[in-house]
Amino acid sequence: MKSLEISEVVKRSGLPASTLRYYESLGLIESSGRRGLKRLFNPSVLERLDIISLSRWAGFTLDEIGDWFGRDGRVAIDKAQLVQKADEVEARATQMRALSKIIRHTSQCPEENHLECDNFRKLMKIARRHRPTKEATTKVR
Amino acid sequence: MKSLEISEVVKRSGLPASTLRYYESLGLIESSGRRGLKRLFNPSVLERLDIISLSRWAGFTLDEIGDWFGRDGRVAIDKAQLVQKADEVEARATQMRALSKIIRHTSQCPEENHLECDNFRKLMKIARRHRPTKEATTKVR
DNA sequence: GTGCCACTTAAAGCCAACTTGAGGTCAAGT
DNA sequence: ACTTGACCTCAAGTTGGCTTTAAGTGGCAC
Repeated sequence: MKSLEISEVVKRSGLPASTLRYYESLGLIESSGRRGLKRLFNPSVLERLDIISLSRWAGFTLDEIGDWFGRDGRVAIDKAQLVQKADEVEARATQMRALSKIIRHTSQCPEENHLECDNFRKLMKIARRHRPTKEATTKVR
Repeated sequence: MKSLEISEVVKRSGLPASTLRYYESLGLIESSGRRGLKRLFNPSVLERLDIISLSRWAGFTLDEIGDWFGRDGRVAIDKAQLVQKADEVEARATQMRALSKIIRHTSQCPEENHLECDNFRKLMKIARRHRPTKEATTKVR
């Protein structure tokens, strides 16, 4: 299995080298060795970076994501915990769709003040029902 | 229209007073006056806070949200911009659902290493297709 | 062997979105 | 008149997720 230099991983993953080093420092990825000082990466790192990016995008913290990866390079996370996460993400997706509807409606509503539009209020109510009660959510960028 | 003290707004909105003051400092909400030093709020602030919380949750920045509210207390945002936002949010919802599926699958896949599971790879591919190309996303909490 | 240049490190800096803390104010109850 | 306690302001601190910077290193082409 060919090793990749960091520049190659940068090119293929789209992530800057600083981020890769940062992720490594957190234990989210690992380099397979060094040539001189230079890190070498196993190509499988690319798949892992995909999972990380996607999960970050969905609102998981690096901390949470880190928990998923065992020492041996396998995805190791408790089944029940995974199912719960899946539910969480799905609920979030549902709410996003509600918001999208609210926004789309807002763009077309003739009512001059949207707060006075019944349809708008109704959508808000639906969205509110799906709102996290406490502080379930995380950060994304 | 009865004015609300900040404690009342805290109770009804679920947001801490510090956040309300912070939002006011950013111009996202406004107090209708003072009794002594104490801020008084128009009850309509609650609806606005709902919109703000929901939008924050969906990934909009306070900056973006701030743009939606005109000086006169009405929601004033460009139609085309709104439609675009709705599309963005919807795309995000779609992707979230894909991720949810990936996670759920991961929880059930017999494959010991998920990276080697075809189904998993397939889902990843779908999710990747919906990934933002550049840096479209924001922060949430 | 000498220079180049892609890499390295550690530490500091940055941004959004708040929160915390210190010290001050005021209306209301006793 | 005085205490209480809910509110106030302003500045500084916090967190997550990086990026930037300064100074160093080492493989490779010449």
